[in-house]
Amino acid sequence: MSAVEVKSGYHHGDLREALLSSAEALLAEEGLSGLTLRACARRAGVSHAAPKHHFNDVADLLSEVSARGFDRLTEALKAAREQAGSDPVERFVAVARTYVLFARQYQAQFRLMFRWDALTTEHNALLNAAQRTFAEMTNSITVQRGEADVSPETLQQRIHDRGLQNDVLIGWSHIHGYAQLFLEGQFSGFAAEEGEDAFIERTLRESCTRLSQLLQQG
Amino acid sequence: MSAVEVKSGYHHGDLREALLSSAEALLAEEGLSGLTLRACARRAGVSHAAPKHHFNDVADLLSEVSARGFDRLTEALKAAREQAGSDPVERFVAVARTYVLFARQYQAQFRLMFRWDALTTEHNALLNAAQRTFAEMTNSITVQRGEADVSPETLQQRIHDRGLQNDVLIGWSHIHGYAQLFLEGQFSGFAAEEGEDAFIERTLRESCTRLSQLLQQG
DNA sequence: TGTACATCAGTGAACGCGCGTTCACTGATGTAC
DNA sequence: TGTACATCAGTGAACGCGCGTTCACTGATGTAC
Repeated sequence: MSAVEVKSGYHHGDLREALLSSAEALLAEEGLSGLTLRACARRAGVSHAAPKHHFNDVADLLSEVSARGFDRLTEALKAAREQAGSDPVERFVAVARTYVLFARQYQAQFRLMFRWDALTTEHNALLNAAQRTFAEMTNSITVQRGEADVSPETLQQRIHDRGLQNDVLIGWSHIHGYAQLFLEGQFSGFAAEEGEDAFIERTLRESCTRLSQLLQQG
Repeated sequence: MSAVEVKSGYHHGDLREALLSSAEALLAEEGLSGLTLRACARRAGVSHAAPKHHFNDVADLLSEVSARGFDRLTEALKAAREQAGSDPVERFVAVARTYVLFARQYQAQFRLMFRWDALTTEHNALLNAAQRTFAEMTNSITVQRGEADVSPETLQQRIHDRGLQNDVLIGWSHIHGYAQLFLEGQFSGFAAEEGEDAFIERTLRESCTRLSQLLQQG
């Protein structure tokens, strides 16, 4: 069994992978309620009993999809942080923008990622992926002026430092709350005048700049 | 037909009301996926076709339940604001605490209130209720030191003032993001040591105090 | 005060739907000899 | 190099379930006269 698609006709080659892709596509097109095991099987072109060989139940599949969402978000945040340079304000703005745009682009998946009632709570891949996202956020938020990338050990220390905990909490709450409220249309009244993109860019820059100063004060 | 329960045996008296109560109870006990028209009917002790006389579909019922959630939240926020006195910091802390505790107490209903994909987006009662909550938040966040309650006209002006928009956005995002992240267990690592209640009280007081100063700087 | 009638909320049986699950099966693949 | 065999991913028919919807009905209530 190689990474290349095998498609022997009977055996699929990498059905697990194909089911996960189907699940992500379904999530984007139909939302969470459209994501069933049968629908995934249909979309992957396989009989509806086949997924049982790869996933215990729908929560198991959802958890895997959610984990992939966290991984994709982590990658995007990391890229944004690295591209933003060493200025804390720019980093914070870049991270916030990336987070919000991710939430908008992958709406249903983003919602799913924070719906632990729909997921298998002991799912290891999911827990680890979520933790990596959290570490990346912590890294970006607690970065000091002029400081380069931070070692995992330093990051661990920072996560357990109460003063920094509060900074992380403020930073993440702001970004996540903004993303969530935007996603659910609570800002649509404001955003209508100038267009969504401009609204996001302006308000995130303003709010993150002010917050970043607050966080730098320690 | 009076407000008193009539229960004639055949006709219910106020089935609409009973169905809404059942829906709220089901939401609390079973979560969103347990809330079906049939389940509501069962719980209200009525045949499963009866709800059709009161609600078009399940989204209609959910919207009504959501609207009630917003109304309850608005009431709680108002009470907290009034009790907190005129100090902006105390007001902000009180409002944040109330919001977060509401989210925790009525978890499923709170989640539903911000899931517009599950609701009827043109539902008037819902839109109005959400708007009242938003106005109440705006009132609490934009209040100036020593300022008493604000007239609806002043509030309208403030909602359309861009500088204050940004304040509202920062304040609400923080509170909502905190509530959401807390609800989905993202802070559970932090909260474990000292207990949930103490964690909430400490972190909200710290973060809201700092944010409130930021907002007062205008 | 009594009778006839219209209204309409609630009934209960029936329908079709998509779901997850089970299970005997099929057939491609890898391994032992 | 070839043959026998074990493995197990995928098949397809069948099952039961709860859901929303329809529809002819029932019976309580209010109104006209």
